[in-house]
Amino acid sequence: MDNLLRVSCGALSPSDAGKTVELDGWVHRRRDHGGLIFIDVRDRSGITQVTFDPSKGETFALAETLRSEDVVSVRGTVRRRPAGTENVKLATGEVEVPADALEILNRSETPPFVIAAEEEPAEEVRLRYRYLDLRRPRMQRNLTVRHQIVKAIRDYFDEHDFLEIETPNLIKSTPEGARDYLVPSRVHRGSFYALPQSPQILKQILMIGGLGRYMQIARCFRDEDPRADRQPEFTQVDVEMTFVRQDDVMQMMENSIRSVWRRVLAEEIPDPLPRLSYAEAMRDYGSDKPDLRFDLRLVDVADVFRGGAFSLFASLAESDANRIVAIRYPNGAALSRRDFDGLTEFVKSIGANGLAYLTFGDGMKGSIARFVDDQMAQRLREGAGVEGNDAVLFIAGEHAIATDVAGRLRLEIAERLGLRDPKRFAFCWVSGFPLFEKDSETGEITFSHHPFTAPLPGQEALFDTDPLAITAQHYDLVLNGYELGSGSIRNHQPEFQRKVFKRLGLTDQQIDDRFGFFMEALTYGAPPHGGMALGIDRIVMLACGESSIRDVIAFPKNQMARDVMMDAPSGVPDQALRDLGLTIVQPPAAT
RNA sequence: GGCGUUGUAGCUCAGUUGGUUAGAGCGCCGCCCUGUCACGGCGGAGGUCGUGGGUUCGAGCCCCAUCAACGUCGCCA
Repeated sequence: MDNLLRVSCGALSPSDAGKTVELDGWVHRRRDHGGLIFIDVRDRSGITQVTFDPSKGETFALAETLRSEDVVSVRGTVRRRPAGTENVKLATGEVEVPADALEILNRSETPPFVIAAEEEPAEEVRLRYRYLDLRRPRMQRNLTVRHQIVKAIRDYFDEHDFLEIETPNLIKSTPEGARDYLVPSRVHRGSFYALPQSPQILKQILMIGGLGRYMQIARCFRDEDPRADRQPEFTQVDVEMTFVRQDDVMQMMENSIRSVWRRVLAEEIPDPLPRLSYAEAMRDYGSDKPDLRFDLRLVDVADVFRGGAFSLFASLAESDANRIVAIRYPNGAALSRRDFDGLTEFVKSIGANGLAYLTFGDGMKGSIARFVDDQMAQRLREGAGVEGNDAVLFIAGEHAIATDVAGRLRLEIAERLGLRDPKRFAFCWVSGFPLFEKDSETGEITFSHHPFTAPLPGQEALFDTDPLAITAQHYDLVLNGYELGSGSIRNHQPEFQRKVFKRLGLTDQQIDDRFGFFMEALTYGAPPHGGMALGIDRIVMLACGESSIRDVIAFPKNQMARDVMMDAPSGVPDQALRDLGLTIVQPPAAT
């Protein structure tokens, strides 16, 4: 008893032989040979094999009753496994613990799926029994990586003189943008708190409060439909700094990510990270969050078709409002007619009118080959960088649509060619976004990202003449085609901030109702400031090679924003509604 | 709200042109087994084929509706 050690299941090695230990964990697998029973005992650290011998009468009898996921405490003296019975596949495979005593701490029902199995249960089942899903090595690893990343982020910012400051979750609704989650007030019947979509205004006020460098691992809430990379509540590393320029913030954030990759993944990322302008990103990749793990750039070829025999493209080429884009499909000459039909269907489903293509294998073929003479063919080959047996796909149409479709087609090609390797990481910055954009429905001017973003210095004059031409001091960090987050230099002068709000169509009255406290704060010596927020869930997802952020969140919501384990949201007792002064109005029956 | 994919045993899936009693692997239960590690052997239980309607002599399969999960568009200051 003197040398009894409580040990982790993944920690034992031959050097522990001779130690008497207590091993606590779950029954991972059981191999009952009748006269000898092997139990793999599992905890977060790993697995250790425990053996039960019939000579230990009562203990052996008890071991015969063990089943998957029973919780056990085993006592025994670690020993090397007999020669020839080591398991090289197991970290602890050179040793085992012959049990002297067994205590069954708890029994388990037969689990709905096998924790030890290779095959993955449907997500529906995993989320329903999340506590069992969390026992699987993959989830344990993902949550471990998540912890390490968050810790690396905190360490980095701590080392750079940032203060982590908590901001409240019960705050004032600031209309515009995503839908707020609202929390009814009992004390103030009929009034509501909003949960923060981000701590944006609060962190700016911290800067006005003179805190200098702020960071927070902040929970954010947006009442919008979830996606594989979006949850109604999510976590971001939120950062704000005073007396900084755009490059200062970008450098700080870039280095924080560099530090995370170094500390957690032991990987060096490029220094500096590539930087693209918004215009370049749209032109070359058809996206403001380009996946740079592969090249396959979009190439403008309107010039080649202008005045040519292919009348559809020739006429589109006459106007700058249109775009004709070529994308190389490496070795695409080997594709079948059916493959091209599939690609055509794909681009049609996302808004294109059709897909033209040429193949350059053994002579030139393809849907528009008869309209393309030798000289055009040569220009297309050179423009698109064709080599060997490539195909070239063409998307043509209204500029924004053609760009968007071509950008997605680029991703589709890469997907088919296996170029989107989850083990590779291609970061880039995208900046130079327009400050405003036109709302596609109302035609009115709205902000591209948020109304606190400052324009580039010297562009204030465009405010009244050509607001859509103003460039924002805004920057996005992109990884593998995902937006990790965005930041900007903020407006710190109250007059200018008011001007922006008015440009967006708000009256003085509306500005004061919604942002009065903030506008007032700006008048008391607000320093120049800027910052950024990065989505932790997406960072962890990509670092783990996962394709859904649900796999790196312990208790995620499903696509209907439900927690299927606890069955939330759910109704509340009538008394609770009465306390809050709320009445539920049933929606009219559909007709 | 639109589009797409999926829905068959506890889990993962197969199920041909519409045709007898719907199958497999894993898991589960029982018996046997002293060196396995995805232990092995023998036997067994387990199904409203998501739900409702229709076509048909006959539907897991065809048609209509509907529900759910996932993906995506809308949406995401």
